Amino acid sequence: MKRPTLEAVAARAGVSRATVSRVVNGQLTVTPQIRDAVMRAVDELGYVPNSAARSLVTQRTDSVALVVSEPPTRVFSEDPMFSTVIRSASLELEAADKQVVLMLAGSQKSHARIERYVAGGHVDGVMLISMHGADPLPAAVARMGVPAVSYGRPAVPVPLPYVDNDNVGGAVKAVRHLLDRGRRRIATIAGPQDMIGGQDRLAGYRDALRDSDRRSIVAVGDFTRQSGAAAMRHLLQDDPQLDAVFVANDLMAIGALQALRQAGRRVPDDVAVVGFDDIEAARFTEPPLTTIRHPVSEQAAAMVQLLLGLLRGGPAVPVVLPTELVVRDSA
Amino acid sequence: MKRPTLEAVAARAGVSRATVSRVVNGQLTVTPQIRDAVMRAVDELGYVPNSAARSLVTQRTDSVALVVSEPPTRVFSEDPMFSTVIRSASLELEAADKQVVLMLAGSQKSHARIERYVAGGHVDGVMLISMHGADPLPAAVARMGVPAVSYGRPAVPVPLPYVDNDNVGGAVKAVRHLLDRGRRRIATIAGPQDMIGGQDRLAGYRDALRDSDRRSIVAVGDFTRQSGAAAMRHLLQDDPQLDAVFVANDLMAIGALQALRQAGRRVPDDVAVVGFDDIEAARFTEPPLTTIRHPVSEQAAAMVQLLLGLLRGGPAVPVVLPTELVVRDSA
DNA sequence: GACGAGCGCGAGAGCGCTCTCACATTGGAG
DNA sequence: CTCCAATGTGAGAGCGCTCTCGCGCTCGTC
Repeated sequence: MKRPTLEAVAARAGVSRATVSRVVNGQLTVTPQIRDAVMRAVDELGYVPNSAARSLVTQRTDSVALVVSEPPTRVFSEDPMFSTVIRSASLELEAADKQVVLMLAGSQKSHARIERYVAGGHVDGVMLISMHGADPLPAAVARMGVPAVSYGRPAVPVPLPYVDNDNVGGAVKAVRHLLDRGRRRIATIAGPQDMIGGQDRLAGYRDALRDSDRRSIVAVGDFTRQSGAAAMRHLLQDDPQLDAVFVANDLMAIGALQALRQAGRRVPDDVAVVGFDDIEAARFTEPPLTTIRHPVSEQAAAMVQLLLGLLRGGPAVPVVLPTELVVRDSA
Repeated sequence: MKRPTLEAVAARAGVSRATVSRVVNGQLTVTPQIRDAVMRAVDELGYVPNSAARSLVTQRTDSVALVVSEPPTRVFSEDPMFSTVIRSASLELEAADKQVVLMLAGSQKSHARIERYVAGGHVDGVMLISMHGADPLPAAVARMGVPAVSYGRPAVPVPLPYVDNDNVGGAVKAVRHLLDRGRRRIATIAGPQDMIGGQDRLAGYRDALRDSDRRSIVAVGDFTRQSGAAAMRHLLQDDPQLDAVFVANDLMAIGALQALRQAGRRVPDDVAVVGFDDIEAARFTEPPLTTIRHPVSEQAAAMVQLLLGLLRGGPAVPVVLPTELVVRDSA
């Protein structure tokens, strides 16, 4: 009932351990004839290399950690984006024959655990998903000297290459669209300012308005639907004249749509709404939501490629992916 | 720049490797004084055990595979349940100091990969999430003789312990509720019959109706909202008199609600609707959805405990968790 | 035909750890 | 005071693999 070892395969094929090792690892300095004999022995015995033994000597583990840092609000992990990122990253890593070790970073305790684990050299690299400014993990990971990348630009400056979408550019696109449609009083519902998406999308809104001579009208939410509805009510109270609102994510935009309906405003006739993210639900709102799409899968895949590059000794250059305006009926 | 080894710690503490090993592994046959000295050396050097070396000799890896089998329809992985299960299982395993290796089973290729990986003894146990009847993976995993458990009862009989919720009982509860409210013509929108949830919930519906003398009216969907709406339209066409419908999941129930509204039926006045799952959106439908709640997190945690039990040589007994009727406005 | 280059293969060391076993050392009993 | 158990520690083997090194063989060259 024991698993066969290199030794057993070698004995069966009538060669040395070293030769079997060469064949198994695909070196081409082996005579085809011997190679075949070894392959046959491998098949017959059902030999599978012992990864522990292998990584003991190679100092590689062929596995990477996918660290998901859970923000206090839990927005992210309840987000469908969460599964998309994980799935896309997994598929991409699978193609590169890397194992994915999933680690959730919630509590203080789990932080210590992750640091120990990574510092212990149990993984070749780290992918960090953290959208929260106060998160100490990006800095910690960067400090450890292990190849690491971040999904999304870290909210505080940290020497960690990242793959992000162009939040600023996307917000600019959204606001420009509203300006092009002749909207005059364009408000925004911003995201939490301790998350990079929140910061950058607000910055984009401000940039776009600065070019025109409109004044900015800002309410802040926390990326949940409820907060979007609340923010919309505030905005309507502050400036009943507003005729457009750029909302920093679709979930809040859906809340805003609700609030507008309750306030008796027609969308887009009275108030135009543009969201951000293009989540699935954006297609089914009433009216369907105009929004900024960013490629979540591609971003995850790009993150993996960035890490794989690092592992091969490549450069640590951030990647920023473009966004796209999706025009539906709400603006 | 090299990581310290046991040897180094031993040298610094002035003891043997064996003693350091004892301390690190928490054996209590070490004199407190020596123990302290070792601990100090460990701290000073920042020693972290090399897991490859350790599992090479212990034949354990302290990690388990979480295999997510992606059904063709992709319903599951887009489901928020997906993240909930993963999160809950991860947290529970973290508490037991086990590593989580995430594996997606989509293509044929990935199946082979997973089998190789698991058979290769790279993990101590396997957790399988597969809701799809035609999936060969549960059988394959069961055959390998590695400790393994399934989230949800495998759709075909397979010698694999599982943790499931009481789908049949939940459906019975739903239908009984409709009966109690005096509904006379109770239809159902069933889920796909190659998924266990689809089968069992339909069985529960039939069971409950058999006790009364109502006839059953069945349409089948595929757990997506669109299919729910389509099925509802069919049902209304087949039997315009129906006054209630039990829908096998909330997503389809939401679709059904839409279809009913478009058909000019009032909910619950004309037609009562009960869903299944209690997803978050069920609270925000118009009207809020009466549904069957099952504890997803608890189920995932129970699955982990079941596996941990197996790893300790415990018994392989399936667990079935109770469901709960959540009454809102739709029925 | 002699010689050196080059290529394929095997021997053996060693990765960092655990664990068995034998060896002190101590304390209590006779 | 001797002896034996009990207890704590160290020496050393070995987990399964990779990789360096050197040896023997073949082939081309002069």
